[in-house]
Amino acid sequence: MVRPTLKKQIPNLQEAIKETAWKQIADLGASALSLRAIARELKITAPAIYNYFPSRDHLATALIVDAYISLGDSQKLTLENTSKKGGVACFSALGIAYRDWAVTYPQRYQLIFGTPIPDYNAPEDTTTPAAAWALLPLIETIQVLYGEGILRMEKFAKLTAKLKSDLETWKQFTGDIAETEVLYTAYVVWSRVHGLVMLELGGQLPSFFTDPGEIFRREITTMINQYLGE
Amino acid sequence: MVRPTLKKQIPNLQEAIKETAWKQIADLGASALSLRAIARELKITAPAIYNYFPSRDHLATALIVDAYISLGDSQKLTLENTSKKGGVACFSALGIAYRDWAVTYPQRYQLIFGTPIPDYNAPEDTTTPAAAWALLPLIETIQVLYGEGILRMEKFAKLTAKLKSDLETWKQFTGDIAETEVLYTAYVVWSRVHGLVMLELGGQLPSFFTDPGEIFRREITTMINQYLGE
DNA sequence: AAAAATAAATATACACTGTATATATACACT
DNA sequence: AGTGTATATATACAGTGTATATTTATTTTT
Repeated sequence: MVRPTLKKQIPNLQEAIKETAWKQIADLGASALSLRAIARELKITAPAIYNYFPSRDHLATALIVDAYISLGDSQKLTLENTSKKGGVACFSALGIAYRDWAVTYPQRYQLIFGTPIPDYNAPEDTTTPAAAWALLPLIETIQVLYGEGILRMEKFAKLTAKLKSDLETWKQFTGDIAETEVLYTAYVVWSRVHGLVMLELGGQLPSFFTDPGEIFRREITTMINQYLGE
Repeated sequence: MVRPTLKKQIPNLQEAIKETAWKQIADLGASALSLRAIARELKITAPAIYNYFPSRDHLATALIVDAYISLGDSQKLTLENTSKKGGVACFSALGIAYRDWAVTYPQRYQLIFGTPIPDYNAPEDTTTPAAAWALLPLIETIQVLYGEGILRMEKFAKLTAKLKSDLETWKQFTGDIAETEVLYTAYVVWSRVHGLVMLELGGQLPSFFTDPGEIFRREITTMINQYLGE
Protein backbone atom coordinates (compact mmCIF):
# COMPACT_ATOMS: atom_id res chain seq x y z
CA MET A 1 0.00 0.00 0.00
CA VAL A 2 1.41 3.31 -1.03
CA ARG A 3 -0.84 5.50 0.98
CA PRO A 4 -2.90 4.58 4.02
CA THR A 5 -6.56 5.35 4.27
CA LEU A 6 -7.44 8.80 5.48
CA LYS A 7 -9.09 7.60 8.67
CA LYS A 8 -5.69 6.44 9.84
CA GLN A 9 -4.16 9.79 9.07
CA ILE A 10 -3.68 12.65 11.48
CA PRO A 11 -6.28 15.38 11.19
CA ASN A 12 -5.01 18.91 10.97
CA LEU A 13 -1.59 17.73 9.99
CA GLN A 14 -0.20 21.24 9.60
CA GLU A 15 -0.79 21.93 13.30
CA ALA A 16 0.38 18.47 14.27
CA ILE A 17 3.67 19.05 12.48
CA LYS A 18 4.24 22.28 14.34
CA GLU A 19 3.29 20.72 17.65
CA THR A 20 5.66 17.86 17.12
CA ALA A 21 8.35 20.33 16.13
CA TRP A 22 7.81 22.28 19.34
CA LYS A 23 7.95 19.11 21.39
CA GLN A 24 11.25 18.12 19.84
CA ILE A 25 12.63 21.64 20.10
CA ALA A 26 11.77 21.65 23.79
CA ASP A 27 13.44 18.29 24.26
CA LEU A 28 16.48 18.50 22.07
CA GLY A 29 16.94 22.18 21.33
CA ALA A 30 16.04 24.31 18.37
CA SER A 31 19.06 23.18 16.42
CA ALA A 32 17.71 19.65 16.38
CA LEU A 33 14.79 20.67 14.20
CA SER A 34 14.54 17.79 11.77
CA LEU A 35 11.85 17.08 9.22
CA ARG A 36 12.70 13.40 9.30
CA ALA A 37 12.43 13.23 13.08
CA ILE A 38 9.06 14.95 12.96
CA ALA A 39 7.93 12.59 10.24
CA ARG A 40 9.08 9.60 12.27
CA GLU A 41 7.08 10.66 15.29
CA LEU A 42 3.98 11.27 13.19
CA LYS A 43 4.50 7.97 11.38
CA ILE A 44 4.71 9.83 8.13
CA THR A 45 7.39 10.02 5.50
CA ALA A 46 9.55 13.12 5.46
CA PRO A 47 8.60 14.40 2.02
CA ALA A 48 4.95 14.39 3.07
CA ILE A 49 5.68 17.42 5.20
CA TYR A 50 6.37 19.32 2.00
CA ASN A 51 2.67 19.38 1.33
CA TYR A 52 2.29 21.65 4.35
CA PHE A 53 5.58 23.50 4.43
CA PRO A 54 7.50 24.04 1.19
CA SER A 55 10.81 23.68 3.01
CA ARG A 56 12.40 23.35 6.38
CA ASP A 57 12.91 27.11 6.40
CA HIS A 58 9.21 27.77 5.90
CA LEU A 59 8.48 25.55 8.86
CA ALA A 60 11.09 27.40 10.89
CA THR A 61 9.54 30.73 9.96
CA ALA A 62 6.11 29.49 11.00
CA LEU A 63 7.55 28.37 14.32
CA ILE A 64 9.25 31.71 14.86
CA VAL A 65 6.03 33.57 14.19
CA ASP A 66 4.26 31.28 16.65
CA ALA A 67 6.95 31.94 19.21
CA TYR A 68 6.56 35.69 18.80
CA ILE A 69 2.82 35.28 19.22
CA SER A 70 3.35 33.25 22.36
CA LEU A 71 5.65 35.94 23.73
CA GLY A 72 3.23 38.66 22.72
CA ASP A 73 0.32 36.82 24.34
CA SER A 74 2.27 36.53 27.55
CA GLN A 75 3.06 40.24 27.47
CA LYS A 76 -0.52 41.14 26.69
CA LEU A 77 -1.88 39.01 29.50
CA THR A 78 0.60 40.55 31.92
CA LEU A 79 -0.46 44.03 30.95
CA GLU A 80 -4.12 43.19 31.38
CA ASN A 81 -3.46 41.82 34.85
CA THR A 82 -1.44 44.83 35.96
CA SER A 83 -2.94 47.80 34.16
CA LYS A 84 -4.98 48.91 37.16
CA LYS A 85 -1.80 49.28 39.22
CA GLY A 86 -0.43 52.09 37.13
CA GLY A 87 2.17 52.62 34.45
CA VAL A 88 5.30 52.01 36.49
CA ALA A 89 3.95 48.74 37.84
CA CYS A 90 3.13 47.70 34.27
CA PHE A 91 6.63 48.55 33.11
CA SER A 92 8.12 46.41 35.83
CA ALA A 93 5.70 43.54 35.35
CA LEU A 94 6.28 43.42 31.61
CA GLY A 95 10.02 43.18 32.14
CA ILE A 96 9.69 40.38 34.66
CA ALA A 97 7.22 38.57 32.43
CA TYR A 98 9.53 38.91 29.45
CA ARG A 99 12.34 37.15 31.27
CA ASP A 100 9.96 34.59 32.75
CA TRP A 101 8.79 33.67 29.29
CA ALA A 102 12.36 33.39 28.06
CA VAL A 103 13.40 31.23 31.01
CA THR A 104 10.34 29.04 30.64
CA TYR A 105 10.85 28.60 26.91
CA PRO A 106 14.58 29.06 26.37
CA GLN A 107 14.43 27.10 23.13
CA ARG A 108 11.79 29.40 21.74
CA TYR A 109 13.82 32.41 22.74
CA GLN A 110 16.89 31.00 21.06
CA LEU A 111 14.83 30.11 18.03
CA ILE A 112 13.79 33.74 17.65
CA PHE A 113 16.95 35.55 18.62
CA GLY A 114 19.73 33.04 18.29
CA THR A 115 20.76 31.47 15.02
CA PRO A 116 20.12 27.85 15.84
CA ILE A 117 19.08 26.62 12.43
CA PRO A 118 21.87 26.10 9.90
CA ASP A 119 21.70 28.38 6.88
CA TYR A 120 18.36 29.76 7.95
CA ASN A 121 17.75 33.47 7.59
CA ALA A 122 14.45 34.76 8.83
CA PRO A 123 12.50 36.72 6.22
CA GLU A 124 12.23 40.21 7.61
CA ASP A 125 8.79 40.88 6.18
CA THR A 126 7.25 38.26 8.42
CA THR A 127 9.38 38.65 11.54
CA THR A 128 9.30 42.44 11.78
CA PRO A 129 5.51 42.58 12.20
CA ALA A 130 5.59 39.63 14.59
CA ALA A 131 8.28 41.27 16.71
CA ALA A 132 6.46 44.58 16.67
CA TRP A 133 3.30 42.86 17.84
CA ALA A 134 5.11 41.17 20.71
CA LEU A 135 6.42 44.56 21.83
CA LEU A 136 3.06 46.28 21.67
CA PRO A 137 2.23 46.00 25.39
CA LEU A 138 5.56 47.59 26.28
CA ILE A 139 5.05 50.34 23.73
CA GLU A 140 1.55 50.95 25.02
CA THR A 141 2.79 51.20 28.57
CA ILE A 142 5.56 53.62 27.73
CA GLN A 143 3.11 55.67 25.69
CA VAL A 144 0.89 56.00 28.75
CA LEU A 145 3.87 57.06 30.86
CA TYR A 146 4.85 59.53 28.19
CA GLY A 147 1.34 60.92 28.11
CA GLU A 148 1.45 61.38 31.87
CA GLY A 149 4.71 63.25 31.58
CA ILE A 150 6.55 60.61 33.61
CA LEU A 151 8.95 59.56 30.86
CA ARG A 152 12.02 61.71 31.13
CA MET A 153 12.97 62.12 27.51
CA GLU A 154 15.26 65.01 28.39
CA LYS A 155 17.73 62.41 29.65
CA PHE A 156 18.30 61.35 26.06
CA ALA A 157 20.02 63.43 23.45
CA LYS A 158 17.44 65.01 21.17
CA LEU A 159 16.31 62.66 18.41
CA THR A 160 17.75 63.59 15.04
CA ALA A 161 15.48 64.15 12.07
CA LYS A 162 16.75 61.04 10.35
CA LEU A 163 16.17 58.88 13.38
CA LYS A 164 12.69 60.31 13.74
CA SER A 165 11.90 59.47 10.15
CA ASP A 166 13.16 55.90 10.66
CA LEU A 167 10.95 55.58 13.70
CA GLU A 168 8.01 56.88 11.68
CA THR A 169 8.38 53.86 9.43
CA TRP A 170 8.37 51.56 12.42
CA LYS A 171 5.21 53.25 13.62
CA GLN A 172 3.26 51.54 10.89
CA PHE A 173 4.12 48.17 12.33
CA THR A 174 3.11 49.14 15.83
CA GLY A 175 -0.44 50.14 15.12
CA ASP A 176 0.36 53.81 15.17
CA ILE A 177 -0.33 53.95 18.88
CA ALA A 178 2.88 55.61 19.95
CA GLU A 179 4.99 58.64 19.20
CA THR A 180 8.55 58.46 17.98
CA GLU A 181 10.00 59.28 21.39
CA VAL A 182 8.06 56.40 22.87
CA LEU A 183 9.18 54.00 20.16
CA TYR A 184 12.78 55.01 20.69
CA THR A 185 12.50 54.42 24.42
CA ALA A 186 10.80 51.08 23.85
CA TYR A 187 13.57 49.92 21.56
CA VAL A 188 16.23 50.94 24.05
CA VAL A 189 14.43 49.27 26.92
CA TRP A 190 13.94 46.16 24.83
CA SER A 191 17.63 46.02 23.99
CA ARG A 192 18.54 46.17 27.68
CA VAL A 193 16.15 43.45 28.65
CA HIS A 194 17.20 41.40 25.66
CA GLY A 195 20.89 41.78 26.49
CA LEU A 196 20.42 40.46 30.01
CA VAL A 197 18.22 37.59 28.91
CA MET A 198 20.55 36.66 26.08
CA LEU A 199 23.61 36.53 28.30
CA GLU A 200 21.72 34.46 30.84
CA LEU A 201 20.28 31.97 28.37
CA GLY A 202 23.42 31.82 26.29
CA GLY A 203 25.41 30.67 29.27
CA GLN A 204 27.62 33.74 29.17
CA LEU A 205 26.55 34.61 32.66
CA PRO A 206 28.86 32.29 34.57
CA SER A 207 27.04 29.64 36.52
CA PHE A 208 28.28 30.89 39.86
CA PHE A 209 25.76 33.67 39.62
CA THR A 210 23.29 31.87 41.79
CA ASP A 211 20.27 34.01 40.99
CA PRO A 212 20.24 35.60 37.54
CA GLY A 213 16.72 36.75 38.23
CA GLU A 214 17.98 39.08 40.92
CA ILE A 215 20.32 40.88 38.58
CA PHE A 216 17.45 41.18 36.17
CA ARG A 217 15.04 42.61 38.73
CA ARG A 218 17.70 45.05 39.89
CA GLU A 219 18.09 46.28 36.35
CA ILE A 220 14.36 46.81 36.00
CA THR A 221 14.48 48.97 39.09
CA THR A 222 17.48 50.83 37.74
CA MET A 223 15.66 51.46 34.48
CA ILE A 224 12.66 52.85 36.32
CA ASN A 225 14.96 55.18 38.23
CA GLN A 226 16.70 56.25 35.06
CA TYR A 227 13.81 56.66 32.65
CA LEU A 228 10.83 57.42 34.85
CA GLY A 229 10.18 59.87 37.60
CA GLU A 230 7.59 62.18 38.96
CA MET B 1 48.74 5.58 -2.82
CA VAL B 2 47.13 5.67 0.57
CA ARG B 3 48.97 8.66 1.91
CA PRO B 4 50.81 11.37 0.01
CA THR B 5 54.36 12.32 0.85
CA LEU B 6 54.77 14.85 3.59
CA LYS B 7 56.37 17.47 1.35
CA LYS B 8 53.03 17.83 -0.37
CA GLN B 9 51.24 18.24 2.93
CA ILE B 10 50.31 21.46 4.63
CA PRO B 11 52.63 22.53 7.41
CA ASN B 12 51.03 23.53 10.69
CA LEU B 13 47.84 21.78 9.79
CA GLN B 14 46.12 22.64 13.06
CA GLU B 15 46.35 26.35 12.29
CA ALA B 16 45.49 25.77 8.64
CA ILE B 17 42.29 24.00 9.66
CA LYS B 18 41.24 26.88 11.87
CA GLU B 19 42.11 29.42 9.18
CA THR B 20 40.09 27.55 6.60
CA ALA B 21 37.25 27.27 9.08
CA TRP B 22 37.32 31.02 9.63
CA LYS B 23 37.34 31.67 5.91
CA GLN B 24 34.31 29.47 5.39
CA ILE B 25 32.54 30.92 8.41
CA ALA B 26 33.09 34.39 7.01
CA ASP B 27 31.76 33.32 3.62
CA LEU B 28 28.90 31.05 4.50
CA GLY B 29 28.12 31.75 8.14
CA ALA B 30 29.01 29.99 11.33
CA SER B 31 26.30 27.42 10.86
CA ALA B 32 28.02 26.17 7.73
CA LEU B 33 30.97 24.91 9.74
CA SER B 34 31.72 21.59 8.07
CA LEU B 35 34.66 19.30 8.61
CA ARG B 36 34.22 17.88 5.14
CA ALA B 37 34.20 21.29 3.51
CA ILE B 38 37.36 22.22 5.36
CA ALA B 39 38.96 18.96 4.35
CA ARG B 40 37.99 19.51 0.74
CA GLU B 41 39.59 22.93 0.63
CA LEU B 42 42.76 21.60 2.25
CA LYS B 43 42.73 18.61 -0.09
CA ILE B 44 42.57 16.32 2.87
CA THR B 45 40.10 13.68 3.91
CA ALA B 46 37.64 14.59 6.62
CA PRO B 47 38.74 12.05 9.22
CA ALA B 48 42.28 13.44 9.03
CA ILE B 49 41.05 16.48 10.93
CA TYR B 50 40.41 14.21 13.86
CA ASN B 51 44.13 14.06 14.44
CA TYR B 52 44.01 17.72 15.38
CA PHE B 53 40.53 18.12 16.81
CA PRO B 54 38.82 15.15 18.44
CA SER B 55 35.46 16.30 17.17
CA ARG B 56 33.65 19.10 15.43
CA ASP B 57 32.73 20.48 18.83
CA HIS B 58 36.35 20.71 19.89
CA LEU B 59 37.10 22.65 16.73
CA ALA B 60 34.16 24.92 17.45
CA THR B 61 35.40 25.52 20.97
CA ALA B 62 38.86 26.40 19.67
CA LEU B 63 37.28 28.84 17.22
CA ILE B 64 35.19 30.42 19.95
CA VAL B 65 38.23 30.90 22.15
CA ASP B 66 40.05 32.45 19.19
CA ALA B 67 37.10 34.75 18.59
CA TYR B 68 37.11 35.87 22.22
CA ILE B 69 40.83 36.51 21.95
CA SER B 70 40.29 38.55 18.80
CA LEU B 71 37.61 40.58 20.54
CA GLY B 72 39.80 41.00 23.60
CA ASP B 73 42.76 42.08 21.49
CA SER B 74 40.61 44.69 19.80
CA GLN B 75 39.43 45.97 23.17
CA LYS B 76 42.94 45.99 24.58
CA LEU B 77 44.29 47.90 21.60
CA THR B 78 41.49 50.41 21.85
CA LEU B 79 42.23 51.00 25.50
CA GLU B 80 45.93 51.50 24.83
CA ASN B 81 45.17 54.05 22.14
CA THR B 82 42.73 56.00 24.29
CA SER B 83 44.03 55.70 27.83
CA LYS B 84 45.71 59.11 27.81
CA LYS B 85 42.39 60.78 27.08
CA GLY B 86 40.86 59.81 30.38
CA GLY B 87 38.42 57.29 31.74
CA VAL B 88 35.25 58.55 30.15
CA ALA B 89 36.85 58.65 26.72
CA CYS B 90 38.02 55.08 27.24
CA PHE B 91 34.54 53.97 28.25
CA SER B 92 33.11 55.45 25.09
CA ALA B 93 35.89 54.16 22.84
CA LEU B 94 35.58 50.62 24.19
CA GLY B 95 31.85 50.60 23.48
CA ILE B 96 32.31 51.84 19.93
CA ALA B 97 35.13 49.38 19.36
CA TYR B 98 33.01 46.53 20.69
CA ARG B 99 30.30 47.20 18.15
CA ASP B 100 32.82 47.82 15.38
CA TRP B 101 34.34 44.44 16.02
CA ALA B 102 30.93 42.80 16.00
CA VAL B 103 29.92 44.53 12.78
CA THR B 104 33.22 43.67 11.13
CA TYR B 105 33.04 40.04 12.19
CA PRO B 106 29.34 39.31 12.55
CA GLN B 107 29.93 35.61 12.06
CA ARG B 108 32.40 35.53 14.92
CA TYR B 109 29.99 37.39 17.13
CA GLN B 110 27.23 34.96 16.29
CA LEU B 111 29.61 32.08 16.84
CA ILE B 112 30.26 33.26 20.38
CA PHE B 113 26.85 34.51 21.43
CA GLY B 114 24.40 32.92 19.05
CA THR B 115 23.81 29.21 18.87
CA PRO B 116 24.77 28.62 15.26
CA ILE B 117 26.21 25.13 15.57
CA PRO B 118 23.69 22.30 15.90
CA ASP B 119 23.81 20.45 19.20
CA TYR B 120 26.91 22.34 20.29
CA ASN B 121 27.14 23.49 23.86
CA ALA B 122 30.16 25.53 24.76
CA PRO B 123 32.08 24.13 27.73
CA GLU B 124 31.83 26.78 30.40
CA ASP B 125 35.26 26.13 31.85
CA THR B 126 36.92 27.34 28.67
CA THR B 127 34.55 30.08 27.61
CA THR B 128 34.15 31.80 30.99
CA PRO B 129 37.87 32.67 31.23
CA ALA B 130 37.94 33.70 27.58
CA ALA B 131 34.93 35.94 28.03
CA ALA B 132 36.38 37.42 31.20
CA TRP B 133 39.60 38.18 29.40
CA ALA B 134 37.79 39.94 26.57
CA LEU B 135 36.02 42.13 29.11
CA LEU B 136 39.19 43.04 31.01
CA PRO B 137 39.76 46.40 29.31
CA LEU B 138 36.22 47.48 30.18
CA ILE B 139 36.60 46.30 33.74
CA GLU B 140 39.93 48.10 34.05
CA THR B 141 38.40 51.30 32.76
CA ILE B 142 35.44 51.16 35.10
CA GLN B 143 37.78 50.38 37.98
CA VAL B 144 39.73 53.55 37.21
CA LEU B 145 36.50 55.56 37.10
CA TYR B 146 35.44 53.99 40.36
CA GLY B 147 38.78 54.85 41.92
CA GLU B 148 38.35 58.44 40.83
CA GLY B 149 34.92 58.56 42.40
CA ILE B 150 33.25 59.16 39.06
CA LEU B 151 31.19 55.96 39.02
CA ARG B 152 27.88 56.73 40.66
CA MET B 153 27.15 53.46 42.42
CA GLU B 154 24.51 55.15 44.54
CA LYS B 155 22.26 55.03 41.49
CA PHE B 156 22.07 51.26 41.92
CA ALA B 157 20.34 49.50 44.73
CA LYS B 158 22.88 48.32 47.28
CA LEU B 159 24.45 45.00 46.31
CA THR B 160 23.17 42.13 48.41
CA ALA B 161 25.58 39.90 50.28
CA LYS B 162 24.80 36.95 48.03
CA LEU B 163 25.38 38.96 44.88
CA LYS B 164 28.65 40.23 46.31
CA SER B 165 29.78 36.71 47.02
CA ASP B 166 28.90 35.63 43.49
CA LEU B 167 30.89 38.52 42.13
CA GLU B 168 33.83 37.54 44.32
CA THR B 169 33.96 34.25 42.44
CA TRP B 170 33.99 36.07 39.14
CA LYS B 171 36.84 38.19 40.44
CA GLN B 172 39.18 35.25 40.11
CA PHE B 173 38.60 35.14 36.40
CA THR B 174 39.22 38.83 35.95
CA GLY B 175 42.68 38.97 37.41
CA ASP B 176 41.46 40.36 40.70
CA ILE B 177 41.88 43.88 39.39
CA ALA B 178 38.43 45.16 40.23
CA GLU B 179 36.06 45.41 43.14
CA THR B 180 32.64 43.82 43.21
CA GLU B 181 30.86 47.10 42.49
CA VAL B 182 33.00 47.54 39.41
CA LEU B 183 32.35 44.00 38.22
CA TYR B 184 28.64 44.48 38.66
CA THR B 185 28.71 47.68 36.65
CA ALA B 186 30.81 46.05 33.96
CA TYR B 187 28.36 43.20 33.61
CA VAL B 188 25.43 45.55 33.35
CA VAL B 189 27.21 47.74 30.81
CA TRP B 190 28.18 44.66 28.84
CA SER B 191 24.60 43.44 28.79
CA ARG B 192 23.41 46.77 27.39
CA VAL B 193 26.02 46.85 24.66
CA HIS B 194 25.41 43.21 23.92
CA GLY B 195 21.67 43.70 23.67
CA LEU B 196 22.02 46.44 21.09
CA VAL B 197 24.60 44.56 19.06
CA MET B 198 22.61 41.35 19.18
CA LEU B 199 19.41 42.98 17.95
CA GLU B 200 21.33 44.70 15.18
CA LEU B 201 23.22 41.63 14.00
CA GLY B 202 20.28 39.31 14.46
CA GLY B 203 18.21 41.36 12.07
CA GLN B 204 15.69 42.23 14.74
CA LEU B 205 16.40 45.89 14.23
CA PRO B 206 14.23 46.45 11.18
CA SER B 207 16.18 47.41 8.11
CA PHE B 208 14.57 50.80 7.81
CA PHE B 209 16.77 51.94 10.64
CA THR B 210 19.27 53.52 8.31
CA ASP B 211 22.08 53.96 10.80
CA PRO B 212 22.17 51.43 13.64
CA GLY B 213 25.49 52.93 14.68
CA GLU B 214 23.79 56.14 15.63
CA ILE B 215 21.43 54.45 18.04
CA PHE B 216 24.42 52.68 19.50
CA ARG B 217 26.46 55.85 19.95
CA ARG B 218 23.49 57.56 21.52
CA GLU B 219 23.21 54.75 24.03
CA ILE B 220 26.87 55.06 24.91
CA THR B 221 26.29 58.73 25.65
CA THR B 222 23.20 57.87 27.67
CA MET B 223 25.17 55.36 29.69
CA ILE B 224 27.86 57.92 30.43
CA ASN B 225 25.18 60.31 31.62
CA GLN B 226 23.57 57.65 33.75
CA TYR B 227 26.56 55.94 35.30
CA LEU B 228 29.27 58.56 35.32
CA GLY B 229 29.44 62.11 36.53
CA GLU B 230 31.66 64.57 38.23
C1' DA C 1 -23.22 7.05 -11.28
C1' DA C 2 -18.93 7.21 -13.91
C1' DA C 3 -15.01 9.69 -15.18
C1' DA C 4 -11.71 13.15 -14.75
C1' DA C 5 -9.05 16.20 -11.84
C1' DT C 6 -6.80 17.23 -7.77
C1' DA C 7 -4.61 16.56 -3.48
C1' DA C 8 -1.72 14.06 -0.45
C1' DA C 9 0.76 10.55 0.61
C1' DT C 10 4.72 7.01 -0.52
C1' DA C 11 8.99 5.32 -2.68
C1' DT C 12 13.23 6.24 -4.28
C1' DA C 13 17.34 8.67 -4.96
C1' DC C 14 20.98 12.24 -4.48
C1' DA C 15 24.19 14.93 -2.25
C1' DC C 16 25.37 16.19 1.82
C1' DT C 17 26.77 15.85 7.09
C1' DG C 18 29.76 13.96 11.45
C1' DT C 19 32.21 10.22 12.92
C1' DA C 20 33.79 5.21 13.96
C1' DT C 21 36.92 1.68 12.38
C1' DA C 22 40.53 -0.54 10.10
C1' DT C 23 44.55 0.04 7.31
C1' DA C 24 48.58 1.78 5.20
C1' DT C 25 52.48 4.75 5.01
C1' DA C 26 55.98 8.36 6.35
C1' DC C 27 58.90 9.73 9.84
C1' DA C 28 61.65 9.62 14.27
C1' DC C 29 64.25 7.17 17.36
C1' DT C 30 66.86 3.38 19.14
C1' DA D 1 68.41 -0.98 9.76
C1' DG D 2 64.41 -1.88 12.20
C1' DT D 3 60.61 -0.71 15.13
C1' DG D 4 57.04 2.28 16.96
C1' DT D 5 54.23 6.01 16.54
C1' DA D 6 51.96 9.63 14.35
C1' DT D 7 49.22 10.77 10.52
C1' DA D 8 47.02 10.14 6.76
C1' DT D 9 43.55 7.31 3.71
C1' DA D 10 39.71 4.17 2.71
C1' DT D 11 35.50 2.61 3.86
C1' DA D 12 31.23 2.49 6.07
C1' DC D 13 27.12 3.92 8.80
C1' DA D 14 23.46 6.64 10.20
C1' DG D 15 21.74 10.81 9.83
C1' DT D 16 20.14 15.22 7.21
C1' DG D 17 17.11 18.20 3.52
C1' DT D 18 14.95 17.80 -0.65
C1' DA D 19 13.87 16.68 -5.77
C1' DT D 20 11.29 13.49 -8.63
C1' DA D 21 8.12 10.20 -10.03
C1' DT D 22 4.37 7.28 -8.63
C1' DT D 23 0.31 5.81 -6.47
C1' DT D 24 -3.87 6.30 -4.22
C1' DA D 25 -7.85 8.79 -1.77
C1' DT D 26 -10.81 12.31 -2.24
C1' DT D 27 -13.28 15.87 -4.66
C1' DT D 28 -15.31 17.78 -8.66
C1' DT D 29 -17.39 17.56 -12.99
C1' DT D 30 -19.92 15.56 -16.53
